[in-house]
Amino acid sequence: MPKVSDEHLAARRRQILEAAARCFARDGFHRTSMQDIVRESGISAGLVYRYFTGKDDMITAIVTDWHEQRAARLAPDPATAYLDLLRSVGRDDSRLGVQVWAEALRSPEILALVKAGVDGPRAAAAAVLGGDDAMARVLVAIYQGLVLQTAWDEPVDPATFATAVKSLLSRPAGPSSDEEQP
Amino acid sequence: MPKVSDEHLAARRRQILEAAARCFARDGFHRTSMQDIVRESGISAGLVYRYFTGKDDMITAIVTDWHEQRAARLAPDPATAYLDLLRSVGRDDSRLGVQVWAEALRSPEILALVKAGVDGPRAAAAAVLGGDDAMARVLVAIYQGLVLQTAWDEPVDPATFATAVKSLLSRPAGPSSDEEQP
Amino acid sequence: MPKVSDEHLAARRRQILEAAARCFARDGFHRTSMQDIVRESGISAGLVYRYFTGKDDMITAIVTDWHEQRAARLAPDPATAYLDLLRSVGRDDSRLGVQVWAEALRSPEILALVKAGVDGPRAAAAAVLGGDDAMARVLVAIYQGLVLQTAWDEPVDPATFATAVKSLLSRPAGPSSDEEQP
Amino acid sequence: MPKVSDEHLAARRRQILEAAARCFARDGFHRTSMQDIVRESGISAGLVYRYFTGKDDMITAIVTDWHEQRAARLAPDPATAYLDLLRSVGRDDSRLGVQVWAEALRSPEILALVKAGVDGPRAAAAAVLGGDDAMARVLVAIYQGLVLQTAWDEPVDPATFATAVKSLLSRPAGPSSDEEQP
DNA sequence: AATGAATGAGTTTTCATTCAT
DNA sequence: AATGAATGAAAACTCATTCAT
Repeated sequence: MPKVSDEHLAARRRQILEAAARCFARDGFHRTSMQDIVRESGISAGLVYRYFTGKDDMITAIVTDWHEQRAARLAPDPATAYLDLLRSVGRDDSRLGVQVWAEALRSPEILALVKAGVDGPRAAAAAVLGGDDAMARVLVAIYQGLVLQTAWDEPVDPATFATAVKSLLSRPAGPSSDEEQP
Repeated sequence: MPKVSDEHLAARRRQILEAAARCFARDGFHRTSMQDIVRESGISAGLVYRYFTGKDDMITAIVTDWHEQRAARLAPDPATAYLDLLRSVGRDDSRLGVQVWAEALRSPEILALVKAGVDGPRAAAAAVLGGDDAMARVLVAIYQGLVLQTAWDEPVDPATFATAVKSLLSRPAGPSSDEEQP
Repeated sequence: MPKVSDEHLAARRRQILEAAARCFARDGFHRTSMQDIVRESGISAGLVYRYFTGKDDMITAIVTDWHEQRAARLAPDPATAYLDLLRSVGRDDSRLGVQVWAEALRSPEILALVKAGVDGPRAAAAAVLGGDDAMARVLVAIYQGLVLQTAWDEPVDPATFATAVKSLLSRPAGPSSDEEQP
Repeated sequence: MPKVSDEHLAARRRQILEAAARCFARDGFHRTSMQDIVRESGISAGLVYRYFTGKDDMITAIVTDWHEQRAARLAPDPATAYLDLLRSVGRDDSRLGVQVWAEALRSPEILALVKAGVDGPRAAAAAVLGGDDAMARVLVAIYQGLVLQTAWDEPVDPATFATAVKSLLSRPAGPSSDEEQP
């Protein structure tokens, strides 16, 4: 097949990436062999390497694509966006996400990608919160924890979780009392 | 050949486990070879297998030990314990923790361990919160997110983070307004 | 699709062969991939296989062509031809030559080609030397050694080398003394 | 098997190297797979890599060992040594040698080794020849050419060849005539 | 109890070659 | 005639695990 259309190329790329993402979410990066991806994608080993230089490259591509898509979804209104984000957390994405977190500890490139994906939202949150960076980090942490619990198949309902978060955030920011809650 | 004292056995075991934990925190489970652990521990390959049936067994042992130690530290007063826990989050432990999270997706046994490690504290929190399980999950999520951010070498200061959490929690639980904060 | 002129075919063939020879001289046969030749020649992979059945075929073609060209150059006067041949030894040709020598050990076909390329000149030399076949082999060996040393980028000057050979050969063939020179 | 004797280690090493040399002489470096060497040596793949970092390392070791052995044999009397060297040329060594020559074009390390193996003898020859470096190169070339012809299974008899060389060298070094011999 | 030499299945990756267009 | 996407069989190399000593 000589010089194939760009759509074809893009479709192939997607085909590989989606197969890989399925494998990664299911088995993790390191328990997924290239052969697994080859099988799952239905594409020959040789061809996979025309699209990606190796497994790391595929991880990078998945993370990049994923952040692009989320950025597109996250845009409109910062006020409701956060709770919507919490509500949108799903199992498969979360599983993949947790794998990526671990991988970020090994790969500076992936770490940079995930940090970049988080920095934007956090800065936006900090702005809304009047520059309270620490509180912005707490919001991010809540999201991350939800992702983790979802990945683990905990009986978390994102909607219920989001409601709890909402009630927490909507309390009047009164004078901080010394009474601590566990 | 001569049987050896229980102290000796326990010390050997600890020697291996500590070496393994160092390797795992540094390189992740799958990038750590048994040879790495053998080198780091100074114990021969053959002997390692008399203490553990394999790498997975070592991971399990590390997670178990870790949770036991944390449980011991976490015991006394639930009210201050949570914020103290946040303040105690450290980089190396966090790195290991994130690796374990990912591994839990693969191994039901490890998943059970980490869930068990989290269930106790969450139930305690829920009790203090008057049975608000969703809010207890939010508290757990905050802790998990902090661990993740710490593992990533984000410029998070656990103490500052804890203070932000404290201020959030100590707001009077007024009538939930509709105003959402991002 | 339209048949093409013989000149076109020959030019294509030459284009491929010259690219291949450059690659082979630079990297050796086995470190040169077909993709390298495709890149270097600017001709598509598929088309290369319409001119040659494979890599081995290209090696054979190169060796054949090379010997034909040398035979053309070597023709006229046997007396001066040998020293001229020595003087004409060049680095790139030598590198390719040494690769071919090694390949001849694997491929009977190539071995036959290189032997054939050497047999003619050796027979001619033997004739001039009054049938002294062993001495003819020595002359051939001298040439081969020069090629090797040139391929290795040794500081050999073919002209100086040729002069030394000339002085050696022009000694009167006196009664063989027992005195050996190392 | 814990901590095995040095003799055992050396024997293993030799076992691998000899198997490899056989393969290389027969098939060339690049047509010899590690699997071939594993099979031929009767040693497992993993163990081979405890002795050598890869194929290149084995080539280097073979060349080094070979030069050491030849140096040991070449020592005594420079006057007769050269002709003895010619007479000692054998087929298998020659085949291996030609492969090494080709490999030297690719690997600076191997090139350095073969050059070093030739420089000593050539310098010695030049000394005997009153500093005539070009003539020393000619003597080296004669040897190299004989090796090549032997590797090719040409009907060369080293002894006859050596005799021809002897007669050539033992001619009185008369005033160089202009008469060229082919 | 302790060693570390030895195994071999499994991994990633390359590359000559084919063939639909 | 010409293209280059696609294949899949090797290749080099690693590593958890075993077992003779």
